[in-house]
Amino acid sequence: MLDLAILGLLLEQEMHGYEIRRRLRDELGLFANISFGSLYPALSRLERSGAVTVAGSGGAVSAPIPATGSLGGERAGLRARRAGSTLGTKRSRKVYRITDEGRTLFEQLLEGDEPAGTDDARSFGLRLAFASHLAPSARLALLERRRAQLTRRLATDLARASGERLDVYTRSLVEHSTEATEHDIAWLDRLIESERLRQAPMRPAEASGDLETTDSTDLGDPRSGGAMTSTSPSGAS
Amino acid sequence: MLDLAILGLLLEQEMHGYEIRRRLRDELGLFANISFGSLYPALSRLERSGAVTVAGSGGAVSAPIPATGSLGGERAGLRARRAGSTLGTKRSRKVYRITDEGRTLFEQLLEGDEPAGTDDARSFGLRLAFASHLAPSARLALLERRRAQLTRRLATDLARASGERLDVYTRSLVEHSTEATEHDIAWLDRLIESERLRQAPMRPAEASGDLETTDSTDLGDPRSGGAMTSTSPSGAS
DNA sequence: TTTCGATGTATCAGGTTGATATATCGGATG
DNA sequence: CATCCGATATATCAACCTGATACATCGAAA
Repeated sequence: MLDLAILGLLLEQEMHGYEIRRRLRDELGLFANISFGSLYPALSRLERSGAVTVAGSGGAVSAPIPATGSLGGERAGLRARRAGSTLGTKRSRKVYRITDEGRTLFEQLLEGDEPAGTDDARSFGLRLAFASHLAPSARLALLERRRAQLTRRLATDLARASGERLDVYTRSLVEHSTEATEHDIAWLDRLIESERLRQAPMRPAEASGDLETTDSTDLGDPRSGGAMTSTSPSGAS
Repeated sequence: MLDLAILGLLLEQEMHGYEIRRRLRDELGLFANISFGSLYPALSRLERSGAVTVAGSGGAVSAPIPATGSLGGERAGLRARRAGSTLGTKRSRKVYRITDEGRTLFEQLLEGDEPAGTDDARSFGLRLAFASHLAPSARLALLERRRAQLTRRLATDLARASGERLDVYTRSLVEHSTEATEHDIAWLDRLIESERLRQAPMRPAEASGDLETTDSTDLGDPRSGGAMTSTSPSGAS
């Protein structure tokens, strides 16, 4: 899940870990604050699997590989690296670059079925953020998959809401959650419609009444927006 | 986090693990589908710490303690347990009951600062679901803490939204997220207002038009809110 | 009768999180 | 000029959660 986000960012330009985190926070907004304990292991994983390569460090020559291992329980291994030499400009920062293999992986992850273990909303939001890398049909499929998902959720939420004997606060929570889901669905409907228009080859204006032809770079509704929100557990939030 | 949910349910009546899961799903709605790999360890934890006790098993006598250990890396240890003997009536189900200690813990968890590591929305939703166990003032504090949180989020989200150069899809995502946050804040405002009314000693009916006492199960102001700002990553979910 | 799905407890590998350790750089303050 | 502090930067850890899977029993359909 995180891998997709990392690869997506590296697609644009090479970066070091810290910056990836910053971009994820400031641009994507997803992963409010991805933790380093998650980010660095992910980068190691990707490097090991050949999806990314380290393209030079800011100055230090980065040891060939610190030999991560050490399973057994030793504690050692963290002094060195002081090797004061080419401390060029910045600091020891490892700049990552995506490989062709990585590009392939990115596409698989982007299109592939949710690999499970995913958060649902988070996973969808991430994919949507990179939707411009998808073929139009895949993009539409993504939106519709999500819509179906939310519709299912709405059904169970409504069922729960009618179940009597609910605490006042619990009821408010459930109702708010339901509303949020409805709001999300409406948003998706707008996105889907705008996708459809974009894909329609702009037929010969046959249909008279049908207006709005489109154009729509931004679909109409000035208020569009909407959050993916959650609905899910929270509601709140 | 999960501990709070479990204790909250056991407060009402004793239950076995499977049922706790069911109630969490069907009633609370939070934790859409809490995993067993999360639930059972949590129950063990709570039992070990004395917050709950096992109040009889459906039939089997439950082994004294399987000795979880084995740190080191060995792989073994998973055959046994076949020991066919006292397979009583029903099935081996462990019914949990909350203790006085557990009740104390519940209150601490419910009121305590978010212990970190929490999901934010999920954590708030859970607390709200058990809000009737809080003193009115603590309830209000919970709502206001959450509101402040969302307001902060809205601020950063708006900042991101104005940052130019955003992909069409990313922008839609951010906008939707912003709206969802605003919606959440408006909801909280309604809850807060209704809480305040409930707490107001119902002054001498001074205000003429004001009626009803209460009830208010569902409050009024359609557009209250105020919100502006923020947005964070989605709602999450 | 056998098969299948619901009930039930339990464990595991893998991934995430917040906290923390280490290290360097640039600026503010005294 | 020294020193403190915050931002930049990489890395690890314990604790926890998730989905998958294993094991086991029961009731009902086929």
